[in-house]
Amino acid sequence: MTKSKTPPKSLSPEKDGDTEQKILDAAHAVFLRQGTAGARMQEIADEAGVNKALLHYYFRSKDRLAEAVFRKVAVQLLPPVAMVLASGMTLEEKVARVVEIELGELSRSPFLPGYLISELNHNPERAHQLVTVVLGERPENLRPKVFEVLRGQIEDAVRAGRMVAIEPEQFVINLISLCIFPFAARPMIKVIAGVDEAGFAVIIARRREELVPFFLRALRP
Amino acid sequence: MTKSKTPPKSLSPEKDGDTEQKILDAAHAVFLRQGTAGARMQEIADEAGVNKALLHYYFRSKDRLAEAVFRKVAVQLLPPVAMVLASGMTLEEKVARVVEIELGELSRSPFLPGYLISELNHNPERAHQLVTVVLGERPENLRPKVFEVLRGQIEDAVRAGRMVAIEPEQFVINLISLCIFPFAARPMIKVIAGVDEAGFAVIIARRREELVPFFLRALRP
DNA sequence: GTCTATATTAGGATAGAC
DNA sequence: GTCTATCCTAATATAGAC
Repeated sequence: MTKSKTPPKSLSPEKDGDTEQKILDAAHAVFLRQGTAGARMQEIADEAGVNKALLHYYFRSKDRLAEAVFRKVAVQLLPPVAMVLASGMTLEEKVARVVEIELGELSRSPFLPGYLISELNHNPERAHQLVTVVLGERPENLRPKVFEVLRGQIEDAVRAGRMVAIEPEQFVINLISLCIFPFAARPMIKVIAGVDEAGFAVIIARRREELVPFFLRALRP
Repeated sequence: MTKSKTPPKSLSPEKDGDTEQKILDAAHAVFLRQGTAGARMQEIADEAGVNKALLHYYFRSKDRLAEAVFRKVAVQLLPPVAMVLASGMTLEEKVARVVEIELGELSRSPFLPGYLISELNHNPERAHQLVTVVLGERPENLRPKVFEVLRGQIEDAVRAGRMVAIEPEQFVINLISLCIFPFAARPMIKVIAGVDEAGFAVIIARRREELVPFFLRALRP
């Protein structure tokens, strides 16, 4: 399905493992650092260790390459969270899992949130791409699922007097805001808190311990 | 101070009010929509209703123009919050004021958070610009102030048994994350929650009521 | 100060040899 | 499949008239 759109593989002298993959990885690195508009095909070629013309051979245009990278990134970030939220775990477990997944993933990919945010802000059409990646080809069927599951769990907890009432949308927005924003705003936070890269890591480590209790306290009645 | 860097004002036929300002406003609009790398000088000229050459006359290069816009944006967004946090208000009042300022400001400038985030992620040098804007020319002197004021207030509240212990940095990060992220991620949220622009406005209106109580609950012991 | 016209480079894309 | 060489448009920037 992703292979079928690339040029026909001939039986010619293939140099090494997979060039297409090397290009995609290089594009991933460069697009995330520079942003899509700021990235240069030449730089991607250099990073991949191949000729510029090859990028076009495999991906036809910068735009298609950007689309491929975006899809890859979206798949990496969102579905894990969506699956947790729609699962049968308790709300407390879900919060803990989401925090764990996000802070872990993003510690390894510092540019990811900033990239995703700029890309979505400047290319409205990417949004539709997103939804199919996260929710499959028929979003209408699956989207309500996540929120309805949450709504049910919240209502039960409220009735049991264990939780204050909250819209499932706000629940999710609050949770992912607290997880993702610090990474998106990392350069700003470093400068405002007056810390370097190591200091930022300390702040995140601290967050790993305290974010879940913080969030759960906010849900108590 | 901002005027002194622009070309010398001659006494020639000045058409209308202030061309420099018109250009800056146009650049503001275009850079925020398109991102700095994606923006085109021609588009800015069109939006300002002047010739492309004039942009260079007033701002010498695209890069300098971008810098001017960035500074303007940073000034608009951060100092109000910094002042509230460093003020003599109670913690509860501060939380309420910050939420009010941010949600109000950002409802009017939807592209602002995304712009700021991409800009900072792709241009590390912008970070230093930020700090001088927010904290003045001698950041070492003022930066601790904000956090020390907060630390004192938090410690008092903790001793009084009114609040759980929390680092002032985490306090601030949590607060601005909850305020800003939903706007930065607006296209994503719209698509995931399955709402249009009006639906998004409803979500924000809801937040305006519930975010402060949510945050304060999280601080209770 | 503002315009028209033009220089100049950068960067995406293709042709064609191997 | 991969390279070299080249094309061509778009985009920043400047010169010079008014």
